[in-house]
Order: sequence, then structure tokens, then C-alpha cells
Amino acid sequence: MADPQNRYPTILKRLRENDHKLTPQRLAIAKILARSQGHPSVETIHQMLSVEFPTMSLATVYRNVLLIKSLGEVLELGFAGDSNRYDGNKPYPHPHVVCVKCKTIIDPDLESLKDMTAEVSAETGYTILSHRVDFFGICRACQARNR
Amino acid sequence: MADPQNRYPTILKRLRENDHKLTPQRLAIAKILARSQGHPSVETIHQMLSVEFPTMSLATVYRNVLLIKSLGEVLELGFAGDSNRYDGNKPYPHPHVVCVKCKTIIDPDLESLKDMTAEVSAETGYTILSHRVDFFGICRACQARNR
DNA sequence: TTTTCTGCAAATGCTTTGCATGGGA
DNA sequence: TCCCATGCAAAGCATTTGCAGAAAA
Repeated sequence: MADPQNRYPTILKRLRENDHKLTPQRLAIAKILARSQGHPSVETIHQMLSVEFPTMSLATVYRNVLLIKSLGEVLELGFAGDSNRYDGNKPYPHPHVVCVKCKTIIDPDLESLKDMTAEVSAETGYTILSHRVDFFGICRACQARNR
Repeated sequence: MADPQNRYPTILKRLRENDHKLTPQRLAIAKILARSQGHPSVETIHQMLSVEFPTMSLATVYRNVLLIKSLGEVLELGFAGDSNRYDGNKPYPHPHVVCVKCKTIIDPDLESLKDMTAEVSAETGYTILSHRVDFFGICRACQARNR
């Protein structure tokens, strides 16, 4: 499983292995995905790079995020009525806890997830390939703020 | 919590309470949502009604699904890169198992979900309000089909 | 009759694609 | 040099909205 410490070199290696050219734009996008903790959207990535690459088009961001996703090196998170968010730091399925007030997203370690996957498989007969497990609630800070 | 047996009368009552007119199209859409086991998309609902209402527009389906959702009587499921699916039979959050081949969605009964919610709350300090728990895999039929 | 609802078409908003030019290797 | 990648604009999709006529209450 991907090591969060070495994500950028790993993605670089995968790009090279698959004979993709290492353009400045591509490298910059890969770096943001590799290091991001905040599950950025394509729009956000584009804005983050607007100083370094004033003429870079949104299409380039879309194409490269998609490319890196196709290499299995980024996790795509779709939210109803919102643009997709991406996680290249932990590119494998994992649970999220989202604060509905401040939108902070954190990644909990859930011991019970393996058991649940087994339970699903046993009950339904499906071969389980991946999951999307999100909890929505109110974080400690927002709870305190509302007192 | 909504009783799966009485969903249609319940939705009807909610529409009346809020002074919405009971047009034939609206009633037909409500009935499909109330009884559906298959998490239909707007497109699917439109097709299901195309015999009874040959001139009904997609916009009417969208508007009415949204209306019933605003009354809290249908659960909306967004999937990345796919159209939304709707569940008016169990309009509260619950886990799903999705076949990535044929898109069939079923509702497993997961004993471990309560425990997991408790674990999330304990580990993160968040007050958990709702969840979105989906598993993706291959259903029995599609497994057989691929042999 | 009054007001909402419907059907149609146009408009959104996000994402993808075609094409000509530019730039890695 | 040879292609792939980029920027731009146009095209795609799912969904929403404006509008005028139709239908519920």
C-alpha cells in the first residue's frame, strides 16, 4: 500500500514507467496531489498553480489528474452537487469523517472496516472490490463554537 | 423512521400538507419512488412512465424528485461519473452494495454499522449525524456471466 | 378564476474532446 | 526529429431554469 511519505517520487516513477513526458505542468500537478492533505478539487489545483503557470488551462489539470488516477495513484471522491475532490496522498479507498459545518475532512482509522467488508460479502454474495465510507457530523471545534 | 410498507400514502400526505397539487405525473413519480427497490435514476423513472405518459418531459421528473426530496421523503445517491439514483422506499441513510458491472444496487443489513459509528465518534470526537456507506463489487449474476 | 404545474427549449456547471501549435526526449 | 502535451474553444452530459400554455383546486 502506498507510503504517504514517498508519494511524489512514486508518482514520478509511475509516469516514467508508462512513458509519459514529464512536463512542468504535469510535475506541478503531481506534486500537489502527492502532498495534499485537503482533498483539493481540480479548480483548487488550478488556482494553486495560477501564479507559477498563469496560462495553464483547466483542461490540462483535468487531463493530468485523470492520467494519474488511471495509474492508480490518486483517489477520486465525488460529492453530490459538488465537484470531485482528489487524494493523491492516500490513493486507496479509506473512510472519511466530514464536518458539515466547517467542511474539515479527516481520515479515521477504523478497526471494524475489515469486518464490515467481510459481512457485506457474506450477506450479499458480491465480490467486494472497493468502498466509499463517509461519516458526516460536527467536529470538536464546531461543537465548542456552538455552546 | 419511515415504514417501507406505507411509503406512498406517507408521501401523498406530505404533498397535501404542503399544498402541492396532485397531478397525475406527480402521483406516478411518487408511486415509483415509494415502491422502488432498485434505486432508479431520473432517466429510469422517465422511461418507466413513458407508456402511461408519452409526452412527459425529463424536467418534470427532475422537478418532482427534487420536490419530494425537499420534503425529506427520498434519499439521493450521487455517484462519481454517473447520474444520481433515488430511494423513496428507505429515505434515510443506509449502506449500499453496488455492482460495478450491471449497476445493480442492493441494501445489506449490516450489524457492524452501529459499532463502526461508535468507533468513529470515539476516535474523532465528532458528533455523527449521518453517513454514506457504499461497497463496490461484482454481483453473483455478473460473476457467473464472466466464467 | 387563480395559481401551480407541465413541456419544451435554452441555459448551467462540471468535465471531456478536437485541433493546431509548442515542447519534451 | 518525432510524438506527446498543452491551450483554447467547442462539445458532452446531467441537471436546472425561463416561459407560455394547460390543468388542478
